[in-house]
Amino acid sequence: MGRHREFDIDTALDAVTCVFWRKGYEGASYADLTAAAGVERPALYSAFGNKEAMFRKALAHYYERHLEYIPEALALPTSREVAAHILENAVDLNTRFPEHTGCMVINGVLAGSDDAEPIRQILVEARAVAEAQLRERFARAKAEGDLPETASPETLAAFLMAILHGMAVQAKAGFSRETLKAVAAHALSSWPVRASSPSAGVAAAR
Amino acid sequence: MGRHREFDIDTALDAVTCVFWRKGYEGASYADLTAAAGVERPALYSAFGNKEAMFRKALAHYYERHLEYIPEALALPTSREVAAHILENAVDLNTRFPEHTGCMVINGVLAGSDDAEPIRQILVEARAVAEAQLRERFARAKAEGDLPETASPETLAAFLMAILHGMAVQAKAGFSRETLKAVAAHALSSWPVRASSPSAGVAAAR
DNA sequence: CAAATAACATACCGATCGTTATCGTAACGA
DNA sequence: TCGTTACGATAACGATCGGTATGTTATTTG
Repeated sequence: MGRHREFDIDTALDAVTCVFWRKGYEGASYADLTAAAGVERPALYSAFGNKEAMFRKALAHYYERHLEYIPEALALPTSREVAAHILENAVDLNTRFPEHTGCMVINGVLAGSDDAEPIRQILVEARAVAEAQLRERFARAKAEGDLPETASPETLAAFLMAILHGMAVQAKAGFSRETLKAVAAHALSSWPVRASSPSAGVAAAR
Repeated sequence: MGRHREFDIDTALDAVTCVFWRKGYEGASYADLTAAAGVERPALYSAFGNKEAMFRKALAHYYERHLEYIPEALALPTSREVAAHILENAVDLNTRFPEHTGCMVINGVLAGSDDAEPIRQILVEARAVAEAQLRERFARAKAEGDLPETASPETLAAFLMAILHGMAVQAKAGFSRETLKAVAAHALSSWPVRASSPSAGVAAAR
């Protein structure tokens, strides 16, 4: 009985998911959400409950729509294929949509509202400065013969920064010092060495 | 002439830096900031300008107080020592202060206000679920002989997740697909293989 | 001492936040 | 067709946001 809902609830969920993906949880205001969904505020409340419940549903929507490659990967025969499949698809997912780059789980607390954009730019730039310093340092290392000719200073700098970002996120998630040490040691174990160097570094995990 | 400032401006800067470190930019309200600094609102405005200027000064304070290991590292003789020094100190910095874990630059846009804490917990848990899935999958791989006896499923899962987090942050910072691919390939190049396996993986960068 | 100046504390500003009451109306069952 | 029900839009709620005007107090200068 009663009147029928005039909008498609899945379409609206998809729209608000994109907003959360791009702006994070607190950064997404109801003004943004209603504009994206094309639906007024009380309609969102009746359809999803409050903002927190709406975010939970958007997150579930994200998992089944965009993270289906994780169960796929886990079913592959070797652990290396698991890792390769996940890495490949993560690269794609992180860069596929220009409107909402990165991962929604990370962005959920990494992104912010529009008026915090200048601050975000400051931090993005600070990050870039550190990476540029590493890149230059590794280019020098290559010129000095410390790194082999095949090594890429850009890739090494980006890789090291990725590990640092990952550890920072993990620390914020409550990881222990020992776990971070193991991650750092593993990252270091793949460091390229020049041919004349004594050992290849797998023993580098202290 | 006129009255003297009754609080130490550096002490206050240190206090607000800790708040920004823990709660990020938008998550830190003036109520938090004044409480931490022990100083009323107009005093912070006269000392630092508006919130954005205060954050900039806090960020500079953070760099010279806690990131001094970066120039230290860049001066070391080999690139591997550079990476090792940075990784070691980053682990320490990320876990040294229980009140504000992680890196301020990342947290600046990763943390949020107190009422968003439940949402943060949801995302932290979602992250942990994914990592647990990987850990179990890699434990199975070890049991199957796909991974060598020396491999640690915990470390491999944490390492892979760190790379994924790092790539997500980098994507949000505007990195190209190609750069992310190179990071992923480099991460994969250090993947452990069982002794009977054909190649050790440095050639894995496609 | 008196005038000037700057920092203090309080209280308030307009804007926006997430949330909801209100009300007219469209769509159902009987 | 009539009563019920739930949707849609408007507008308002209290709370909190970043930022500031104001009056008071303390200190320096003439």
